[in-house]
Amino acid sequence: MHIPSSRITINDIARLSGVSKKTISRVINQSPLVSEETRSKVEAIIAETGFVPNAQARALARGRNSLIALVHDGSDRGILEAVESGMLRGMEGSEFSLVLRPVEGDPVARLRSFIDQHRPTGIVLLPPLSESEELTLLCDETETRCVRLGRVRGEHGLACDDRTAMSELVAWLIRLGHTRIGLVSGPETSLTAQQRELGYLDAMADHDLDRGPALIAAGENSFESGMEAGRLLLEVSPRPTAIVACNDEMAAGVIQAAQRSGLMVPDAISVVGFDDTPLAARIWPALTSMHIPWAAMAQEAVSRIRGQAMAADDAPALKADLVIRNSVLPLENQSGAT
Amino acid sequence: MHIPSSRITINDIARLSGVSKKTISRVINQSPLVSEETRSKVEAIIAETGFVPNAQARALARGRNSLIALVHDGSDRGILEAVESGMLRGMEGSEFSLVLRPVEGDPVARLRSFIDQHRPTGIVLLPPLSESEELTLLCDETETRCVRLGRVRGEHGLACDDRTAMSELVAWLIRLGHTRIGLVSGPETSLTAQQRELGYLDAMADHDLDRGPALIAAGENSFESGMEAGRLLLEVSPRPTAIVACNDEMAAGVIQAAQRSGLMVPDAISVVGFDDTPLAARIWPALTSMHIPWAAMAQEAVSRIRGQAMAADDAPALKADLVIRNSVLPLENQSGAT
DNA sequence: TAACCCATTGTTACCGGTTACCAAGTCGCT
DNA sequence: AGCGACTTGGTAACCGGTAACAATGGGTTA
Repeated sequence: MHIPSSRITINDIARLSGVSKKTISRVINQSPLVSEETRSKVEAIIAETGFVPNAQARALARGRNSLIALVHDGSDRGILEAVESGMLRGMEGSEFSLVLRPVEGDPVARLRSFIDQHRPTGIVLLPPLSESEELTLLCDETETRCVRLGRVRGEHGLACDDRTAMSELVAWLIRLGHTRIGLVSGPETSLTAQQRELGYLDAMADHDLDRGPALIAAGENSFESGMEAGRLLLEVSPRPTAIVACNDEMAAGVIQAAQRSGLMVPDAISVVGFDDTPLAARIWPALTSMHIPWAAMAQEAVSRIRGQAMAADDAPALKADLVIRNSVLPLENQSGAT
Repeated sequence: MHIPSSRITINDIARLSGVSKKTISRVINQSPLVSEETRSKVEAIIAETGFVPNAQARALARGRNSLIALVHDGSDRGILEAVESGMLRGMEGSEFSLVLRPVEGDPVARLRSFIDQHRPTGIVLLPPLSESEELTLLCDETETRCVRLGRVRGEHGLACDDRTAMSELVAWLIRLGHTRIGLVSGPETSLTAQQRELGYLDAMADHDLDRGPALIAAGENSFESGMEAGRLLLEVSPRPTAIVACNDEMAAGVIQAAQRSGLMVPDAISVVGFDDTPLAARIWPALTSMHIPWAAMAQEAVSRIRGQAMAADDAPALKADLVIRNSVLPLENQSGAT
């Protein structure tokens, strides 16, 4: 049994202000077809009663819910925090709410049933999901706005140039004198990770440095895989003097592996990360990392979904940026010792 | 203009299977009032067409949405990840979805309008919000199920005994020979933090140790405040040989402060955290911390909201547990050196 | 054989908004 | 005065489910 719950509805407002439902609807939807007088009268009553339109009824009538979903596959926890808070900032003061939707397993099927069930206004896809054309198609089909974060540019995409950013990061290490630079790569299935790896290769090639497979260890974007890859790279001989990881989680793993085996960072070996997640500043030594503006991108993504795309050039805030902390030393200041 | 979107509805299923809407409704709601034969026929058709009931229509009719909200004030980012994933695990395979709802500023007003707008089935409150009676009252009023995480036991509450856990943690340090033990406390407004502080005082009193104010530095649960408090504690003389922080974020801050000032952890000073968040394992040295089963509590919270409360004793998984890593050394193994 | 009961299933009125369509009032213009 | 154009507001159908209540049909009992 369902108690009428006596909450205020649009009908109550209509009755109280002596106009029709439709007019109230016009007022709350900012339609211009209402006289100034009527509008202010209705608005006063709404404020007085604390009326809030029922999102369900609205969603049912419009065929769209005031929800924006963050869809990811759980493979890169690191950037989640930044994306969440960016999206939240983008929806502040609006009618929208953020739904978290991990889709492990079969992303297409799970996303489809989610969309059918909730009819969100839009979704934000994180890599590596943002690389799937299938998911974008699904959104088109269901008329769900969709923004793909990372690597994919263009109509639905919002990304930094990972490849260039990584190559700049490595070039910076090279300028500090490093020549044997190891890489902890990301999962093969992730185009984002591939771009980063390419950026590394670009820089190494530009400077004619050894970029043989021995210097590249495969990671899976997780801390544990970073530790494992770190262990491997520390054993190659001659040992790299610097290691770059394709994300911060793995960089933290590399640091852990190094310190455990008695190699101090950065005195014995330099380590850099990528993304500049909150973790980077919290570990010791604080991690030098390439800042990717995930929060800003997420906020912009929400704006797009809300239909308030920024001016044509959305570039300014969306540039990668090197953040120098304490995990790197110029080669000459490093002791070669164990 | 709204295109009919041609999605499958309960009416289509009714037509296809030759029974009434109501019967379909009964089937998807697992009502026992349907013959086995009808049920399986309908289920076959549902599976075949990929029909998913529209959550909005449902929510409108029932007066309740299939949403569970995580409500917090953003003051303790650390436990958020664990709570999120616990809640998500609790809703896996169900019709429920997770909404993130930070309520800074005026929690009561913001939560009220959120509830009026979305009518979630339930909400999970994180400390320090879970300590507010007002919010619980609001949920009662609006018939929204509510679980308060941390510190509050009883009907709506789900918590570990923070005080005892902290006192055990400190007692453990004392057994390792430490006698000058500093505390980084949490915000004064948080009862959870207060309980932890009391636990510290209990243990110190039990062993007749100095628990003067000089050994207690106030933090705000953030990494930065932990660093600041750490700096203060490292300057008191004689210097504490161990520092316990009221959460992991602050413990990481203490470690950072110590290492920056040249005090190696744990060789020169031991540091312990509280909560055992993902951060604890990622920093160097890996942080010894009191595990608080936030994920398990969050999962149980969702179960309660879904109306499947566990057996009377929900205790087993909900015990705090010391996780020993690398940030503590017995006093005798520490060098007193700078 | 009629009366009755139980298990199933259907009828119909909502839930609280949006929207297509229509009606009425105001105004300026010829 | 007559007319259309424009503004403003009302009516009623609909979005896709749920639920109170009625109804149907077969077997069992008197």
